[in-house]
Amino acid sequence: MKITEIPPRDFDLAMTLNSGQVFHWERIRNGFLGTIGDIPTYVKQRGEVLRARVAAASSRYSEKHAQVTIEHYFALDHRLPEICASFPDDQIMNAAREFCRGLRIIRQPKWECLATFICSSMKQVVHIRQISKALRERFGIALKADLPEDRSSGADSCLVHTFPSAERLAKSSEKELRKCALGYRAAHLLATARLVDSGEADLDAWQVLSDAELHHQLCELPGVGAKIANCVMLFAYERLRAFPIDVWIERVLRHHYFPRARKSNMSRLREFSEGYFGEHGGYAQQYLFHYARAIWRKSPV
DNA sequence: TCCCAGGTGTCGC
DNA sequence: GCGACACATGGG
Repeated sequence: MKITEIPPRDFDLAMTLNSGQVFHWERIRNGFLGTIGDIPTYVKQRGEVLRARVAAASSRYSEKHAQVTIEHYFALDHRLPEICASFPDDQIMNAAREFCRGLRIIRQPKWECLATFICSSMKQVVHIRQISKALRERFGIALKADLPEDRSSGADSCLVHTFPSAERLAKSSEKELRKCALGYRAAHLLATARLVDSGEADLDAWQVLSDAELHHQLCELPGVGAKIANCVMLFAYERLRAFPIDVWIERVLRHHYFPRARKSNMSRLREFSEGYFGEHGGYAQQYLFHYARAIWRKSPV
């Protein structure tokens, strides 16, 4: 196990992990336990310091590797002040920018992100977390993770589960997958897992495609439409312009940007969003999403 | 009991 | 090309 300490600027770990872009991190002892790829990781932020315990894959896995892993996954190299400054200057965007200070779009493994978002359609965030957990526990690999020392229990460890590979899920069945509460999404996940496992869909090779080509390829996969394709582009391919429109973002757009349009169809909303929110539209979208979800119940944003 | 959720696929016009 | 509808599941 390697312990690394990083003093990140402009980063809020809890804000980032609770914003609905990733679903498997669990809060334990004021920190978060999860995996980065297949590496068990415990990470905690105190003040200006990010402290991570990264399970070493081998003895050659150095503290430097651990640090690079953390910095890459949490995208600590993104120039957040410049990104936020590129957002449009309007009332709701300014409020979201203020509310979501330190929120970063992280770099998720492609298959894990794709599979999780196939499970996300017509599901609340809490349910997506349940599905992600069930898939990991049923099909993933259990690994030991070290927890920080605790006054009552001292140093100890617990198990975390990797996200199952496409190969593993391709070998399962729709019936088995449905046991993870996937419902009708089980067939989509299985079909896409088989395409990825066979190599017919080569997620890594798609890295070099243009935004439009990548979007097209993703939409060819079963269970993937425009919205989920944009989520995968944003959260796994680092296409920071991709702008997923879900029910929350649609609500924000209609309420704040098209307040008097009785009917503004989706293609019009897409066209507007792709232009108005600029080169980091995906970041702007995530800030609006998290802000709207957090405060909508209190009073309509 | 009813409504809703980080939507997609299909069908009819 | 657009609108309507079905599709599973669980929390509030």
